Amino acid sequence: MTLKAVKGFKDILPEEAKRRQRLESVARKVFESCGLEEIRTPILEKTEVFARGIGEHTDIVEKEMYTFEDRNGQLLTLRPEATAGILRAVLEHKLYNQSPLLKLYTMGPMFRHERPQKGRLRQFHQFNVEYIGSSSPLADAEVIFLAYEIVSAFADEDDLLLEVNSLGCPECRPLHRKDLLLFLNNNKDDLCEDCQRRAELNPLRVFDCKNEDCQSVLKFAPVIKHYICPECASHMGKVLDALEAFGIPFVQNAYLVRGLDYYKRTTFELKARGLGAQSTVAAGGRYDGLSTLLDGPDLPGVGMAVGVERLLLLMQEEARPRQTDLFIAALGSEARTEALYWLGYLRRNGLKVEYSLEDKSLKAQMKQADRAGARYCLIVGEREMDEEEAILRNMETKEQETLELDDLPEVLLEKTKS
RNA sequence: GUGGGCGUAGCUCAGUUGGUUAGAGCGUCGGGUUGUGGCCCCGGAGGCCGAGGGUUCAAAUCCCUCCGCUCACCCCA
Repeated sequence: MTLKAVKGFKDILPEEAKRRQRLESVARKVFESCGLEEIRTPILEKTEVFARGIGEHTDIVEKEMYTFEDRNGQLLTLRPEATAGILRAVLEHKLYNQSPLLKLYTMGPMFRHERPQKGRLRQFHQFNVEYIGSSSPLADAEVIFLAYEIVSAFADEDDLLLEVNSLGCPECRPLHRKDLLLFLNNNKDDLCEDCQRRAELNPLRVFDCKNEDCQSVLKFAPVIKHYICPECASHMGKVLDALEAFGIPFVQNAYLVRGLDYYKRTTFELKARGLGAQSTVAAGGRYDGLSTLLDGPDLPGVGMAVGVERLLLLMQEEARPRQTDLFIAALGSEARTEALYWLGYLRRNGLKVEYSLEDKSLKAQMKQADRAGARYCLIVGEREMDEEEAILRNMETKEQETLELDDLPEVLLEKTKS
């Protein structure tokens, strides 16, 4: 086969599409229950939106974005995440003037040029939530609640682990960063190459290192927790209290860090067993400074994203078998033409009705009816047309009855309604 | 970008120490029932054995290169 989908881009075949529809409808229900409204932004943005929003020196911006020049020489990027684009839209349309708090959600594809592996594609899908305009710790807790509700609807709660941390704010974070850099520099020789590199670029990430030697050194590294200002500490405490009140189990992880620059204060990850190396199924945090990075007013915000493909891996549920109310097996051109009229009538009245596009034998049509999961099959051939009648067969009980052609559609509608 | 595993019908997979027309199950189409589905029986269609090169009288099988898929590192949802 010469033509294949692009690496890391996958076709969603009907069976999987059905399972995704299930996820989406549950997610929508959860979002609606919390009063969120949907927003849909373009998948293409000016590169600037992400470069400024996510951070120039993050991995995503440096080496993972699908960036290209369009025919006018404008630099564009396929969105690698949703938050920056949504915030851009909020600022562009000044939505923050309409309401002090915007509770938004979106669903759709994101694009990152990474090496594909389990639970990671180059085109992947997220459910996103953004609370824009509130500094309340309850906003953080509600966002986490949303993530937990959606994921736990499809995964065994015993397999889930919610980790929470505070990254501090522009007041207290620099103090920690300074001490951490000092510490890393002093222990440089005991750290792996990767960590030495991380120390330069994004020092907080060293805590993610899986190297045991590094970890034993890092045990003595300065932890954000001890540097956090009273305001951040109090904020954190209220978030945790709210989570308890919501009845959501969590653990604090002082080393939890985010890969995007815009996060402040609350940060969380919801991990699941059985996902392989990419175990985070949902994550997010607070991003109070992001709006000003995009030239907007100083709007506080919290958000989260659920990885749909990862959620799909957790969802063991099978797609439901097909169900059809009625299959019309018509033989001969006269009957087949008449059948089209019935089809139109019944379908408009909400029945799921199928029919053979090809003029096949009755046996073949019955087989097709069976495959379609038909509860009833209407059989009408030349013989029936002559007698002005039709046969209605119950596919489960095999009982058959003869119906008059007069008012047939109305009668069928009545008989097949369960 | 780096490393490991795997590439044979639409799908899941057999294929002996290299040996003649490459097989099975499921699916699909048709027949057994001149107009009645599922179960059963019979039959058909469907393969550049991932691609290219090499060794050999002979390669799905051995060697090399490339490509693809996959898992992991990195990083992240």
